[in-house]
Amino acid sequence: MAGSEHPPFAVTVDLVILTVRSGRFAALVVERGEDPFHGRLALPGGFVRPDEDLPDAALRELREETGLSPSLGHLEQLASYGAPGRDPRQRVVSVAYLGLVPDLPEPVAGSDAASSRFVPVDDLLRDAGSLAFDHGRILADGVERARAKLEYTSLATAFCPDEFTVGELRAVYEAVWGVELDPRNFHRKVTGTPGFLEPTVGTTTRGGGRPAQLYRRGPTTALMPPLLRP
Amino acid sequence: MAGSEHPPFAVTVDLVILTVRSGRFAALVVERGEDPFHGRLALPGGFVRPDEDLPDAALRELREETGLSPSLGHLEQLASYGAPGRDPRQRVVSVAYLGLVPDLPEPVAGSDAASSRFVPVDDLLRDAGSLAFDHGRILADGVERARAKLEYTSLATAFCPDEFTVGELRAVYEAVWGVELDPRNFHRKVTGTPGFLEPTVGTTTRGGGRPAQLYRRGPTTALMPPLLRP
DNA sequence: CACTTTTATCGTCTCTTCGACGATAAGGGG
DNA sequence: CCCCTTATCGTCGAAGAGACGATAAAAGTG
Repeated sequence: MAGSEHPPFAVTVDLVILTVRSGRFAALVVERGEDPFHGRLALPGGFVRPDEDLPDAALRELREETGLSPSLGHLEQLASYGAPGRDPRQRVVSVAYLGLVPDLPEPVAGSDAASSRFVPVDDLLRDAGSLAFDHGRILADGVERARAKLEYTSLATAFCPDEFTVGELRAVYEAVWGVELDPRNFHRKVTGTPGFLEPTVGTTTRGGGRPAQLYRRGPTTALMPPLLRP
Repeated sequence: MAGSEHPPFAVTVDLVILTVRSGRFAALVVERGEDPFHGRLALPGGFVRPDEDLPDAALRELREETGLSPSLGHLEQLASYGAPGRDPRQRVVSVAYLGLVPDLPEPVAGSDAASSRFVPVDDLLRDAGSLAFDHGRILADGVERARAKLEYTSLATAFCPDEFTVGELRAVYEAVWGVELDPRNFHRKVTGTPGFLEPTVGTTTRGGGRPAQLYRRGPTTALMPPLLRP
Protein backbone atom coordinates (compact mmCIF):
# COMPACT_ATOMS: atom_id res chain seq x y z
CA MET A 1 0.00 0.00 0.00
CA ALA A 2 2.51 2.56 1.20
CA GLY A 3 5.27 3.61 -1.15
CA SER A 4 7.84 3.29 1.59
CA GLU A 5 10.83 0.99 1.32
CA HIS A 6 10.14 -2.70 1.43
CA PRO A 7 11.98 -5.25 3.53
CA PRO A 8 14.46 -7.54 1.80
CA PHE A 9 13.00 -10.83 0.67
CA ALA A 10 14.39 -13.61 -1.41
CA VAL A 11 11.92 -15.50 -3.59
CA THR A 12 12.50 -19.08 -4.65
CA VAL A 13 10.58 -21.82 -6.38
CA ASP A 14 10.49 -25.33 -4.97
CA LEU A 15 9.34 -28.26 -7.05
CA VAL A 16 7.27 -31.23 -6.03
CA ILE A 17 7.82 -33.54 -8.99
CA LEU A 18 5.82 -36.74 -8.67
CA THR A 19 5.80 -39.90 -10.70
CA VAL A 20 4.83 -43.55 -10.43
CA ARG A 21 7.84 -45.80 -10.64
CA SER A 22 7.60 -49.58 -10.53
CA GLY A 23 4.31 -49.40 -8.72
CA ARG A 24 5.40 -46.83 -6.16
CA PHE A 25 4.33 -43.21 -5.83
CA ALA A 26 7.61 -41.28 -5.78
CA ALA A 27 8.93 -37.74 -5.59
CA LEU A 28 12.05 -36.20 -7.05
CA VAL A 29 14.60 -35.15 -4.43
CA VAL A 30 18.16 -33.91 -4.53
CA GLU A 31 20.94 -34.33 -2.01
CA ARG A 32 22.09 -30.98 -0.72
CA GLY A 33 25.76 -30.26 -1.33
CA GLU A 34 26.12 -27.39 1.11
CA ASP A 35 24.98 -26.00 4.39
CA PRO A 36 22.46 -25.64 5.80
CA PHE A 37 21.22 -29.23 5.75
CA HIS A 38 24.37 -30.42 3.96
CA GLY A 39 23.90 -34.01 2.86
CA ARG A 40 20.18 -34.03 3.55
CA LEU A 41 17.51 -34.59 0.95
CA ALA A 42 15.56 -31.63 -0.34
CA LEU A 43 13.12 -30.70 -3.05
CA PRO A 44 14.68 -29.27 -6.18
CA GLY A 45 14.36 -25.54 -6.53
CA GLY A 46 16.19 -22.26 -6.65
CA PHE A 47 16.02 -18.50 -6.74
CA VAL A 48 13.71 -16.69 -9.07
CA ARG A 49 15.63 -14.39 -11.40
CA PRO A 50 14.95 -10.66 -11.43
CA ASP A 51 13.01 -10.61 -14.69
CA GLU A 52 11.59 -14.09 -14.67
CA ASP A 53 7.97 -15.02 -14.16
CA LEU A 54 7.23 -17.62 -11.50
CA PRO A 55 6.10 -20.42 -13.84
CA ASP A 56 9.16 -19.79 -16.00
CA ALA A 57 11.40 -20.15 -12.97
CA ALA A 58 9.71 -23.43 -12.12
CA LEU A 59 10.17 -24.75 -15.64
CA ARG A 60 13.78 -23.66 -15.73
CA GLU A 61 14.60 -25.34 -12.44
CA LEU A 62 12.84 -28.47 -13.59
CA ARG A 63 14.91 -28.51 -16.74
CA GLU A 64 18.13 -27.79 -14.88
CA GLU A 65 17.61 -30.41 -12.24
CA THR A 66 16.13 -33.19 -14.30
CA GLY A 67 16.48 -32.41 -17.98
CA LEU A 68 12.71 -32.77 -18.15
CA SER A 69 10.36 -30.54 -19.98
CA PRO A 70 6.86 -30.95 -18.66
CA SER A 71 5.45 -31.02 -22.16
CA LEU A 72 4.80 -34.54 -21.09
CA GLY A 73 2.90 -34.18 -17.87
CA HIS A 74 1.58 -31.27 -15.91
CA LEU A 75 2.81 -28.33 -13.86
CA GLU A 76 0.73 -26.12 -11.57
CA GLN A 77 1.27 -23.79 -8.68
CA LEU A 78 0.89 -25.49 -5.34
CA ALA A 79 1.24 -22.92 -2.55
CA SER A 80 3.68 -20.47 -1.01
CA TYR A 81 5.66 -20.85 2.17
CA GLY A 82 7.16 -17.88 3.91
CA ALA A 83 7.45 -18.43 7.64
CA PRO A 84 10.28 -16.39 9.16
CA GLY A 85 13.14 -18.72 9.91
CA ARG A 86 12.19 -21.43 7.44
CA ASP A 87 15.58 -20.71 5.88
CA PRO A 88 18.16 -19.98 8.57
CA ARG A 89 20.20 -17.73 6.29
CA GLN A 90 17.67 -15.11 5.29
CA ARG A 91 14.02 -14.40 4.84
CA VAL A 92 12.84 -16.53 1.95
CA VAL A 93 9.39 -16.85 0.46
CA SER A 94 9.13 -19.94 -1.64
CA VAL A 95 6.49 -20.56 -4.27
CA ALA A 96 6.00 -24.30 -4.64
CA TYR A 97 5.00 -25.91 -7.92
CA LEU A 98 3.54 -29.34 -8.39
CA GLY A 99 4.62 -31.37 -11.41
CA LEU A 100 3.41 -34.76 -12.56
CA VAL A 101 5.59 -36.69 -14.98
CA PRO A 102 5.40 -40.14 -16.54
CA ASP A 103 7.82 -42.83 -15.51
CA LEU A 104 11.19 -41.94 -17.00
CA PRO A 105 14.19 -44.03 -17.91
CA GLU A 106 16.32 -42.01 -15.48
CA PRO A 107 15.92 -38.52 -14.04
CA VAL A 108 18.72 -37.40 -16.33
CA ALA A 109 20.86 -35.69 -13.76
CA GLY A 110 21.38 -32.12 -14.86
CA SER A 111 24.03 -29.64 -13.99
CA ASP A 112 22.73 -28.39 -10.68
CA ALA A 113 22.14 -31.65 -8.91
CA ALA A 114 23.76 -34.79 -10.21
CA SER A 115 22.31 -36.53 -7.19
CA SER A 116 18.65 -36.09 -8.08
CA ARG A 117 16.54 -39.20 -7.88
CA PHE A 118 13.02 -40.45 -7.25
CA VAL A 119 12.22 -41.73 -3.75
CA PRO A 120 8.87 -43.21 -2.69
CA VAL A 121 6.79 -40.58 -0.96
CA ASP A 122 5.93 -42.94 1.88
CA ASP A 123 9.61 -43.13 2.79
CA LEU A 124 10.03 -39.37 2.59
CA LEU A 125 6.92 -38.61 4.63
CA ARG A 126 7.34 -41.35 7.23
CA ASP A 127 9.18 -39.03 9.57
CA ALA A 128 8.99 -35.31 9.23
CA GLY A 129 12.50 -33.97 9.10
CA SER A 130 13.71 -36.49 6.58
CA LEU A 131 13.70 -33.52 4.22
CA ALA A 132 15.53 -30.22 4.65
CA PHE A 133 13.83 -26.93 5.54
CA ASP A 134 10.04 -27.25 5.54
CA HIS A 135 10.15 -29.44 2.47
CA GLY A 136 8.39 -32.23 4.30
CA ARG A 137 5.30 -30.09 4.62
CA ILE A 138 5.54 -28.88 1.04
CA LEU A 139 5.81 -32.45 -0.20
CA ALA A 140 2.88 -33.51 1.96
CA ASP A 141 0.78 -30.68 0.53
CA GLY A 142 1.75 -31.63 -3.00
CA VAL A 143 1.02 -35.29 -2.44
CA GLU A 144 -2.39 -34.52 -1.00
CA ARG A 145 -3.16 -32.19 -3.89
CA ALA A 146 -2.21 -34.85 -6.40
CA ARG A 147 -4.29 -37.48 -4.61
CA ALA A 148 -7.27 -35.16 -4.54
CA LYS A 149 -6.97 -34.12 -8.17
CA LEU A 150 -7.01 -37.69 -9.39
CA GLU A 151 -10.54 -37.84 -8.10
CA TYR A 152 -12.12 -35.12 -10.15
CA THR A 153 -9.72 -34.54 -13.04
CA SER A 154 -8.14 -36.68 -15.72
CA LEU A 155 -4.68 -35.82 -14.38
CA ALA A 156 -3.75 -39.44 -13.75
CA THR A 157 -2.89 -39.67 -17.43
CA ALA A 158 -0.03 -37.24 -16.77
CA PHE A 159 1.72 -40.16 -15.06
CA CYS A 160 1.31 -42.35 -18.13
CA PRO A 161 3.25 -42.48 -21.38
CA ASP A 162 1.62 -41.35 -24.59
CA GLU A 163 -0.16 -44.65 -25.05
CA PHE A 164 -1.30 -46.79 -22.18
CA THR A 165 -3.81 -49.43 -21.19
CA VAL A 166 -6.67 -49.21 -18.73
CA GLY A 167 -4.72 -51.52 -16.47
CA GLU A 168 -1.72 -49.20 -16.47
CA LEU A 169 -3.94 -46.27 -15.68
CA ARG A 170 -5.48 -48.24 -12.83
CA ALA A 171 -2.01 -49.01 -11.52
CA VAL A 172 -1.40 -45.25 -11.32
CA TYR A 173 -4.49 -44.74 -9.20
CA GLU A 174 -3.59 -47.65 -6.99
CA ALA A 175 -0.04 -46.41 -6.44
CA VAL A 176 -1.02 -42.81 -5.77
CA TRP A 177 -3.90 -43.67 -3.47
CA GLY A 178 -2.33 -46.75 -1.96
CA VAL A 179 -5.45 -48.84 -2.45
CA GLU A 180 -6.68 -51.63 -4.68
CA LEU A 181 -9.42 -50.90 -7.17
CA ASP A 182 -11.81 -53.33 -8.77
CA PRO A 183 -10.58 -53.78 -12.35
CA ARG A 184 -14.09 -54.22 -13.74
CA ASN A 185 -15.65 -51.17 -12.13
CA PHE A 186 -12.58 -49.09 -12.95
CA HIS A 187 -12.72 -50.15 -16.57
CA ARG A 188 -16.41 -49.30 -16.79
CA LYS A 189 -15.85 -45.90 -15.22
CA VAL A 190 -12.90 -44.67 -17.28
CA THR A 191 -14.10 -46.02 -20.61
CA GLY A 192 -17.59 -44.74 -19.90
CA THR A 193 -16.55 -41.16 -19.21
CA PRO A 194 -16.75 -39.34 -22.55
CA GLY A 195 -13.49 -37.71 -23.60
CA PHE A 196 -11.36 -39.22 -20.87
CA LEU A 197 -9.67 -41.86 -23.03
CA GLU A 198 -9.38 -42.13 -26.79
CA PRO A 199 -8.80 -45.61 -28.17
CA THR A 200 -5.93 -46.02 -30.59
CA VAL A 201 -5.52 -48.64 -33.28
CA GLY A 202 -3.10 -50.73 -31.29
CA THR A 203 -3.34 -53.27 -28.56
CA THR A 204 -0.57 -54.52 -26.37
CA THR A 205 0.26 -57.49 -24.32
CA ARG A 206 3.00 -56.07 -22.13
CA GLY A 207 2.37 -57.36 -18.65
CA GLY A 208 1.00 -60.73 -19.62
CA GLY A 209 -2.58 -61.83 -19.87
CA ARG A 210 -5.07 -61.01 -22.54
CA PRO A 211 -3.96 -58.20 -24.89
CA ALA A 212 -5.32 -54.83 -23.86
CA GLN A 213 -6.61 -51.94 -25.88
CA LEU A 214 -4.22 -48.98 -26.01
CA TYR A 215 -5.59 -45.53 -25.23
CA ARG A 216 -4.41 -41.95 -25.43
CA ARG A 217 -5.42 -38.97 -23.27
CA GLY A 218 -8.75 -37.51 -24.34
CA PRO A 219 -9.72 -33.84 -24.28
CA THR A 220 -11.69 -34.02 -21.04
CA THR A 221 -9.96 -32.50 -18.03
CA ALA A 222 -12.77 -32.58 -15.45
CA LEU A 223 -14.23 -35.91 -14.36
CA MET A 224 -17.90 -35.48 -13.75
CA PRO A 225 -18.99 -37.37 -11.75
CA PRO A 226 -15.64 -37.90 -10.06
CA LEU A 227 -13.77 -41.12 -9.46
CA LEU A 228 -13.73 -41.20 -5.68
CA ARG A 229 -11.16 -42.79 -3.40
CA PRO A 230 -12.64 -45.84 -1.68
CA MET B 1 20.19 -23.20 -4.11
CA ALA B 2 23.31 -21.11 -4.39
CA GLY B 3 24.32 -18.96 -1.47
CA SER B 4 24.94 -16.01 -3.76
CA GLU B 5 23.14 -12.72 -3.38
CA HIS B 6 19.46 -12.73 -4.15
CA PRO B 7 17.66 -10.21 -6.33
CA PRO B 8 15.51 -7.61 -4.60
CA PHE B 9 11.90 -8.64 -4.20
CA ALA B 10 9.03 -7.10 -2.33
CA VAL B 11 6.45 -9.48 -0.89
CA THR B 12 2.87 -8.43 -0.29
CA VAL B 13 -0.38 -10.08 0.66
CA ASP B 14 -3.57 -9.33 -1.24
CA LEU B 15 -6.96 -10.22 0.17
CA VAL B 16 -10.00 -11.55 -1.62
CA ILE B 17 -12.68 -11.03 1.02
CA LEU B 18 -16.03 -12.34 -0.08
CA THR B 19 -19.47 -12.09 1.42
CA VAL B 20 -23.12 -12.34 0.46
CA ARG B 21 -24.87 -9.05 0.85
CA SER B 22 -28.56 -8.58 0.16
CA GLY B 23 -28.58 -11.54 -2.14
CA ARG B 24 -25.46 -10.56 -4.08
CA PHE B 25 -22.06 -12.21 -4.05
CA ALA B 26 -19.67 -9.37 -3.26
CA ALA B 27 -15.99 -8.69 -2.70
CA LEU B 28 -14.26 -6.15 -0.51
CA VAL B 29 -12.39 -3.48 -2.47
CA VAL B 30 -10.65 -0.25 -1.60
CA GLU B 31 -10.21 2.87 -3.64
CA ARG B 32 -6.55 3.59 -4.23
CA GLY B 33 -5.37 6.94 -2.90
CA GLU B 34 -2.11 7.14 -4.78
CA ASP B 35 -0.37 6.25 -7.99
CA PRO B 36 -0.16 3.94 -9.72
CA PHE B 37 -3.85 3.38 -10.42
CA HIS B 38 -4.84 6.40 -8.33
CA GLY B 39 -8.60 6.40 -7.82
CA ARG B 40 -9.06 2.88 -9.15
CA LEU B 41 -10.46 0.02 -7.15
CA ALA B 42 -8.10 -2.59 -5.78
CA LEU B 43 -8.05 -5.52 -3.43
CA PRO B 44 -6.98 -4.71 0.11
CA GLY B 45 -3.44 -5.74 0.94
CA GLY B 46 0.00 -4.57 1.86
CA PHE B 47 3.60 -5.42 2.44
CA VAL B 48 4.62 -8.34 4.58
CA ARG B 49 6.75 -7.24 7.51
CA PRO B 50 10.26 -8.57 7.99
CA ASP B 51 9.46 -10.95 10.81
CA GLU B 52 5.85 -11.70 10.03
CA ASP B 53 4.48 -14.98 8.79
CA LEU B 54 2.30 -14.84 5.69
CA PRO B 55 -1.00 -15.78 7.37
CA ASP B 56 -0.28 -13.23 10.10
CA ALA B 57 0.23 -10.54 7.50
CA ALA B 58 -3.08 -11.49 5.88
CA LEU B 59 -4.89 -11.34 9.21
CA ARG B 60 -3.29 -8.01 10.09
CA GLU B 61 -4.26 -6.46 6.78
CA LEU B 62 -7.77 -7.78 7.13
CA ARG B 63 -8.04 -6.23 10.55
CA GLU B 64 -6.53 -2.93 9.41
CA GLU B 65 -8.75 -2.62 6.38
CA THR B 66 -12.01 -3.88 7.73
CA GLY B 67 -11.81 -4.20 11.49
CA LEU B 68 -12.75 -7.83 10.96
CA SER B 69 -11.25 -10.77 12.68
CA PRO B 70 -11.98 -13.89 10.71
CA SER B 71 -12.88 -15.80 13.84
CA LEU B 72 -16.21 -15.60 12.20
CA GLY B 73 -15.58 -16.97 8.77
CA HIS B 74 -12.62 -18.50 7.04
CA LEU B 75 -9.21 -17.56 5.67
CA GLU B 76 -6.99 -19.63 3.42
CA GLN B 77 -4.14 -19.09 1.03
CA LEU B 78 -5.28 -18.68 -2.54
CA ALA B 79 -2.23 -18.40 -4.81
CA SER B 80 0.79 -16.26 -5.53
CA TYR B 81 1.28 -13.79 -8.36
CA GLY B 82 4.71 -12.59 -9.36
CA ALA B 83 4.86 -11.69 -13.02
CA PRO B 84 7.54 -9.10 -13.72
CA GLY B 85 5.85 -5.78 -14.32
CA ARG B 86 2.64 -6.57 -12.49
CA ASP B 87 3.58 -3.63 -10.26
CA PRO B 88 5.15 -0.87 -12.34
CA ARG B 89 7.26 0.39 -9.43
CA GLN B 90 9.26 -2.67 -8.50
CA ARG B 91 9.31 -6.43 -8.59
CA VAL B 92 6.55 -7.60 -6.28
CA VAL B 93 5.45 -11.11 -5.47
CA SER B 94 2.02 -11.13 -3.92
CA VAL B 95 0.57 -13.96 -1.90
CA ALA B 96 -3.20 -13.83 -2.16
CA TYR B 97 -5.50 -15.00 0.61
CA LEU B 98 -9.15 -15.87 0.32
CA GLY B 99 -11.47 -14.89 3.16
CA LEU B 100 -15.16 -15.62 3.58
CA VAL B 101 -17.10 -13.51 6.02
CA PRO B 102 -20.76 -13.28 7.00
CA ASP B 103 -22.81 -10.28 6.02
CA LEU B 104 -21.67 -7.40 8.18
CA PRO B 105 -23.42 -4.23 9.28
CA GLU B 106 -20.70 -2.18 7.58
CA PRO B 107 -17.12 -2.98 6.62
CA VAL B 108 -16.01 -0.77 9.50
CA ALA B 109 -13.57 1.34 7.58
CA GLY B 110 -10.23 1.07 9.30
CA SER B 111 -7.23 3.32 9.25
CA ASP B 112 -5.65 2.29 5.99
CA ALA B 113 -8.60 2.56 3.71
CA ALA B 114 -11.60 4.54 4.77
CA SER B 115 -13.01 3.87 1.34
CA SER B 116 -13.30 0.10 1.63
CA ARG B 117 -16.62 -1.38 0.63
CA PHE B 118 -18.27 -4.48 -0.79
CA VAL B 119 -19.03 -4.51 -4.50
CA PRO B 120 -20.81 -7.34 -6.34
CA VAL B 121 -18.27 -9.58 -7.99
CA ASP B 122 -20.20 -9.59 -11.26
CA ASP B 123 -19.67 -5.85 -11.55
CA LEU B 124 -15.98 -6.16 -10.71
CA LEU B 125 -15.37 -9.02 -13.14
CA ARG B 126 -17.51 -7.74 -15.99
CA ASP B 127 -14.57 -6.04 -17.62
CA ALA B 128 -11.03 -6.95 -16.79
CA GLY B 129 -9.23 -3.78 -15.86
CA SER B 130 -11.92 -2.52 -13.57
CA LEU B 131 -9.45 -3.40 -10.82
CA ALA B 132 -5.88 -2.15 -10.45
CA PHE B 133 -2.78 -4.28 -11.13
CA ASP B 134 -3.67 -7.91 -11.82
CA HIS B 135 -6.33 -7.86 -9.14
CA GLY B 136 -9.01 -8.79 -11.63
CA ARG B 137 -7.34 -12.13 -12.15
CA ILE B 138 -6.74 -12.63 -8.45
CA LEU B 139 -10.38 -11.91 -7.71
CA ALA B 140 -11.50 -14.25 -10.48
CA ASP B 141 -9.32 -17.01 -9.04
CA GLY B 142 -10.71 -16.41 -5.56
CA VAL B 143 -14.29 -16.39 -6.77
CA GLU B 144 -13.82 -19.62 -8.66
CA ARG B 145 -12.16 -21.22 -5.63
CA ALA B 146 -15.05 -20.18 -3.40
CA ARG B 147 -17.61 -21.47 -5.88
CA ALA B 148 -15.82 -24.78 -6.13
CA LYS B 149 -15.38 -25.19 -2.40
CA LEU B 150 -19.08 -24.76 -1.73
CA GLU B 151 -19.56 -27.99 -3.64
CA TYR B 152 -17.51 -30.30 -1.50
CA THR B 153 -17.07 -28.49 1.82
CA SER B 154 -19.39 -26.94 4.38
CA LEU B 155 -17.77 -23.56 3.80
CA ALA B 156 -21.03 -21.90 2.81
CA THR B 157 -21.77 -21.56 6.52
CA ALA B 158 -18.83 -19.12 6.72
CA PHE B 159 -21.10 -16.65 4.94
CA CYS B 160 -23.84 -17.08 7.54
CA PRO B 161 -24.22 -15.66 11.01
CA ASP B 162 -23.92 -17.90 14.03
CA GLU B 163 -27.49 -19.12 13.68
CA PHE B 164 -29.25 -19.41 10.37
CA THR B 165 -32.04 -21.21 8.59
CA VAL B 166 -31.86 -23.67 5.74
CA GLY B 167 -33.40 -21.04 3.54
CA GLU B 168 -30.70 -18.54 4.39
CA LEU B 169 -28.03 -21.13 3.65
CA ARG B 170 -29.69 -21.86 0.34
CA ALA B 171 -29.68 -18.15 -0.45
CA VAL B 172 -25.90 -18.22 0.01
CA TYR B 173 -25.51 -21.02 -2.51
CA GLU B 174 -27.82 -19.28 -4.94
CA ALA B 175 -25.97 -15.98 -4.67
CA VAL B 176 -22.50 -17.50 -4.98
CA TRP B 177 -23.37 -19.80 -7.84
CA GLY B 178 -25.87 -17.49 -9.50
CA VAL B 179 -28.47 -20.22 -9.87
CA GLU B 180 -31.77 -21.22 -8.30
CA LEU B 181 -31.91 -24.39 -6.25
CA ASP B 182 -34.94 -26.49 -5.46
CA PRO B 183 -35.80 -25.72 -1.83
CA ARG B 184 -37.00 -29.26 -1.14
CA ASN B 185 -34.03 -31.09 -2.53
CA PHE B 186 -31.67 -28.63 -0.92
CA HIS B 187 -33.35 -29.07 2.44
CA ARG B 188 -33.15 -32.83 2.17
CA LYS B 189 -29.49 -32.71 1.22
CA VAL B 190 -28.18 -30.35 3.91
CA THR B 191 -30.26 -31.74 6.76
CA GLY B 192 -29.44 -35.27 5.67
CA THR B 193 -25.67 -34.81 5.69
CA PRO B 194 -24.52 -35.82 9.18
CA GLY B 195 -22.59 -33.11 11.01
CA PHE B 196 -23.26 -30.39 8.48
CA LEU B 197 -25.94 -28.57 10.49
CA GLU B 198 -26.79 -28.79 14.16
CA PRO B 199 -30.33 -27.77 15.10
CA THR B 200 -30.70 -25.24 17.88
CA VAL B 201 -33.62 -24.75 20.18
CA GLY B 202 -34.98 -21.74 18.36
CA THR B 203 -36.99 -21.10 15.28
CA THR B 204 -37.38 -17.87 13.44
CA THR B 205 -39.73 -16.23 11.11
CA ARG B 206 -37.53 -13.50 9.69
CA GLY B 207 -38.30 -13.34 6.02
CA GLY B 208 -41.97 -14.21 6.25
CA GLY B 209 -43.67 -17.53 5.73
CA ARG B 210 -43.74 -20.47 8.03
CA PRO B 211 -41.23 -20.26 10.91
CA ALA B 212 -38.00 -22.05 10.15
CA GLN B 213 -35.74 -24.14 12.31
CA LEU B 214 -32.50 -22.40 13.28
CA TYR B 215 -29.23 -24.25 12.81
CA ARG B 216 -25.61 -23.79 13.74
CA ARG B 217 -22.47 -24.99 11.89
CA GLY B 218 -21.78 -28.65 12.57
CA PRO B 219 -18.35 -30.24 12.88
CA THR B 220 -18.28 -31.66 9.36
CA THR B 221 -16.01 -29.83 6.93
CA ALA B 222 -16.08 -32.17 3.94
CA LEU B 223 -19.37 -32.81 2.14
CA MET B 224 -19.42 -36.38 0.98
CA PRO B 225 -21.07 -36.82 -1.43
CA PRO B 226 -20.77 -33.23 -2.57
CA LEU B 227 -23.50 -30.75 -3.34
CA LEU B 228 -22.90 -30.13 -7.00
CA ARG B 229 -23.64 -27.03 -9.02
CA PRO B 230 -26.56 -27.65 -11.38
C1' DC C 1 -62.49 -13.70 9.87
C1' DA C 2 -61.97 -16.12 5.28
C1' DC C 3 -58.60 -16.09 1.81
C1' DT C 4 -54.31 -15.49 -0.49
C1' DT C 5 -49.31 -15.39 -0.37
C1' DT C 6 -45.07 -17.01 1.24
C1' DT C 7 -41.82 -19.99 3.02
C1' DA C 8 -40.77 -24.55 5.38
C1' DT C 9 -40.81 -29.36 5.50
C1' DC C 10 -42.00 -34.08 4.23
C1' DG C 11 -42.75 -37.67 0.60
C1' DT C 12 -42.79 -40.06 -3.84
C1' DC C 13 -41.00 -41.54 -8.31
C1' DT C 14 -37.56 -42.21 -11.64
C1' DC C 15 -32.98 -42.32 -13.37
C1' DT C 16 -28.08 -42.60 -12.83
C1' DT C 17 -24.20 -44.31 -10.73
C1' DC C 18 -21.56 -47.21 -7.78
C1' DG C 19 -19.86 -51.28 -5.41
C1' DA C 20 -19.84 -56.34 -5.38
C1' DC C 21 -19.16 -59.93 -8.13
C1' DG C 22 -20.20 -63.69 -11.91
C1' DA C 23 -18.87 -64.88 -16.64
C1' DT C 24 -16.30 -64.92 -20.72
C1' DA C 25 -12.13 -63.78 -23.74
C1' DA C 26 -7.43 -64.17 -25.11
C1' DG C 27 -2.83 -64.20 -24.43
C1' DG C 28 1.70 -67.04 -22.31
C1' DG C 29 4.00 -70.99 -19.90
C1' DG C 30 4.16 -75.68 -18.42
C1' DC D 1 -4.12 -79.12 -23.56
C1' DC D 2 -4.54 -77.17 -18.84
C1' DC D 3 -3.60 -73.42 -15.95
C1' DC D 4 -2.57 -68.75 -14.79
C1' DT D 5 -3.04 -64.00 -15.74
C1' DT D 6 -5.13 -59.96 -17.29
C1' DA D 7 -9.00 -57.77 -20.07
C1' DT D 8 -13.68 -56.90 -20.90
C1' DC D 9 -18.69 -57.39 -20.54
C1' DG D 10 -22.96 -58.02 -17.67
C1' DT D 11 -26.13 -58.20 -13.73
C1' DC D 12 -28.04 -56.96 -9.35
C1' DG D 13 -29.07 -54.15 -5.36
C1' DA D 14 -28.37 -49.85 -2.77
C1' DA D 15 -27.64 -44.90 -2.61
C1' DG D 16 -28.25 -40.40 -4.21
C1' DA D 17 -30.16 -36.70 -7.28
C1' DG D 18 -33.61 -34.15 -9.90
C1' DA D 19 -38.58 -33.26 -10.65
C1' DC D 20 -42.39 -32.24 -8.31
C1' DG D 21 -46.90 -33.14 -5.34
C1' DA D 22 -48.71 -32.28 -0.69
C1' DT D 23 -49.08 -30.35 3.77
C1' DA D 24 -47.83 -26.89 7.57
C1' DA D 25 -47.56 -22.49 9.57
C1' DA D 26 -46.88 -17.98 9.63
C1' DA D 27 -48.16 -12.83 7.63
C1' DG D 28 -50.91 -9.80 4.80
C1' DT D 29 -55.55 -8.35 2.74
C1' DG D 30 -60.23 -7.82 1.79
